[in-house]
Amino acid sequence: MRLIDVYLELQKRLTEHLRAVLQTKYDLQIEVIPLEIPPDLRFGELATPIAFELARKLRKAPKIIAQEIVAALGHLDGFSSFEVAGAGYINARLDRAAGVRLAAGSEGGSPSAQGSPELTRGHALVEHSSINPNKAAHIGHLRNAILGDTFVRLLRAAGYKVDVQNYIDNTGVQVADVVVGFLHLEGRSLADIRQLLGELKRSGVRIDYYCWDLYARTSQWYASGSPEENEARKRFRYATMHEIERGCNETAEVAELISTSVLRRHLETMLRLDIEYDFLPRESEILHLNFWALAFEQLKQTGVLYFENEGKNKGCWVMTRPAAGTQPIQEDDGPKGTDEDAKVIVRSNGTVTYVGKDIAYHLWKFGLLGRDFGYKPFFTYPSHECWISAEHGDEPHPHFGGAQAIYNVIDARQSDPQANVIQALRGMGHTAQADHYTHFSYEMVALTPRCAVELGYDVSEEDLARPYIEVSGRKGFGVKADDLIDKLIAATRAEVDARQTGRDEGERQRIAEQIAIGALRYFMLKFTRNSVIAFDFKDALSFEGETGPYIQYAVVRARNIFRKAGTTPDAVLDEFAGIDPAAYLEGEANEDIWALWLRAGRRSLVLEQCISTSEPAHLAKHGFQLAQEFNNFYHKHHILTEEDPTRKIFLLATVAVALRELIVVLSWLGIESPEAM
RNA sequence: GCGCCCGUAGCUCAGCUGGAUAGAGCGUCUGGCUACGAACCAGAAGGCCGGGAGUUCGAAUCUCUCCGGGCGCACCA
Repeated sequence: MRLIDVYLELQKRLTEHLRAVLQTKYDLQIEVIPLEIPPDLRFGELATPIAFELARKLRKAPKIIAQEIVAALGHLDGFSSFEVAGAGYINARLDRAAGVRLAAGSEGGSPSAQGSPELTRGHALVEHSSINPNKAAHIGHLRNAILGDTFVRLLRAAGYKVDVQNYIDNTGVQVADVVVGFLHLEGRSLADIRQLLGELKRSGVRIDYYCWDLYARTSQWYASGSPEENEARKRFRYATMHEIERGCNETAEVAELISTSVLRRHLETMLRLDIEYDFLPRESEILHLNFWALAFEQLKQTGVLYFENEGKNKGCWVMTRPAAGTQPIQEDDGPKGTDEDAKVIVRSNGTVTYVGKDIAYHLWKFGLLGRDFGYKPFFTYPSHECWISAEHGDEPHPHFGGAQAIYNVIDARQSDPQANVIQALRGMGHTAQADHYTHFSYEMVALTPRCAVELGYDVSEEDLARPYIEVSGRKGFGVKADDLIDKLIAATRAEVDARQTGRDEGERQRIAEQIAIGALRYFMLKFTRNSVIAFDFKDALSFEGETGPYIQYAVVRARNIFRKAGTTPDAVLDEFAGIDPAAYLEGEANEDIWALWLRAGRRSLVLEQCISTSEPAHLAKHGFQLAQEFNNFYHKHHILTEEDPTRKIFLLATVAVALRELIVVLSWLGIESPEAM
């Protein structure tokens, strides 16, 4: 199955043709020929400013060069004409009928249908979500998971084999804190906690919600006593963390019980958004399987780590930070000044830091560590199993890791440690891997002060003056993911109930959920990654304008046309293959229809752009623009009452292609296309 | 102090490797449901793209500088 994208295909043809012309006419070999989509159709469908670039080299006016090139271009399949415009642009006009046939015949297909061998580009690993399993997921985690999941869909659509990982820090200070809360603040034993979990389940209380409050309470408790008391509490905190890290004791068992229960809740929450994982690697196994010991040897051997004898880091194993220089540390280069800025990887007490463990984990991701996790099944999705790491796993099991390219969906605040890990890989000589290590960074989701007040939080004068306030799990400040989803579904349900009076309860609920999820996913994807989202219910609960439901509504309209017409998109496209559409594509009155076909033919181009820039927002924008042009077309041309039977087929084919494209784009965004709404 | 990100219409944001009159949504005002569903469409108003300098045929986009806002710079994770 071959995917033909009108723009990609015609761009390729034009580029090659231009290159050949430049070669024969001027004896020039130009590698990259800039091509752009003109701002307006009256400039044609493709354009190049190449004549401007050549002006200096050829010592001629751009306009003259453009005229010479146009004269030499002659005829090219798929194009109707080339012309000079402005001070030296070369504008290309497409053969519209040919372009439309190309677009109509391109394969739609679901993302999974495109994984044919010739499209397989390699093995990618995407890590996203990675929520500390000690509290409920909040809107910040939603942005992470939705970005990550969408990018997974894009990679798969482009032909990559993708493993989805959700890294679980089940031994860190955050889990320790909630364990302290259970054991110390609430004074519960392991048996008590087991009983509590049962009670919560029976009474329908979400355990992650329970932990949300307890975690905030515990965090406060550390700072609410006398200085001596606080000191003792902190000691208790670190003792708890060490017991959890060591394992094989009751505290560790409590941590395991709590973190696993909360983790299951996170998977359930994400499943509501159609987000699934393949593997859950846990910190506890990275520790107990001694990943670090292997990494440490490699780091020492390659000279990335060196032992510091002087200064503030005396007694530590450290590495040079990326900013300080890209050369690996050389031995025997005489007395050198102590690098006070070096990053400590192994502390003077012999324990390893977060970055050190992360280096080991990333060596594993690329298959460079020489050791693997054990694997156990953990969570069953309708279509596949999600595995979790284990010290002693089950056999047989799938193999994870050993990827060629990795994407870490982690917020922008962690760019320094991420850069450290990349630097270490590069220093160890794994340059190809370092080049294919992408920190897929994104800015946080914060609350507008108004939203914070609305939720009943105490907001300081200082915070009220800010444009936005950072959410904080530690303070229990934020909007929980499930609360937001519940609220969205309630809002869409009210709309659906008002409109779909003929449908039963179950159907209406299903539609409401599809719309709610569409609204939420689109909301998180419409912003580019490095824009902070100042969250407000007013915007998130909007179903009009540039939103997911707007695009879904276009789909419903298109489907209704086929329903009323008593035909199907496939049947129409078959008929369409037998007619000549040229007459319906020319002239002012049909300009918008041609624009819609052009937009529909841009999907793969946009996909490639999204992948090369790691930016799903481009596809979100494309989906909206496509829906907008479709709505425009829908309003202006009445299809079912069209009297010219050939033109009616043409119009129906236009709807068929728009519908196909809308559905595919939405599916790549992880958004379903409802039958009605 | 060092590093990264941001500053575009009243508000929230797009703007592809520099390119043709700077776009969208929301909000405001006006108009359109007896035509395929109005969760829609059409129109209007609204901008020295934070300021300044530079690079060039050409800058919202690249460089420098200043101003304003955010986030990082642990032997925490």
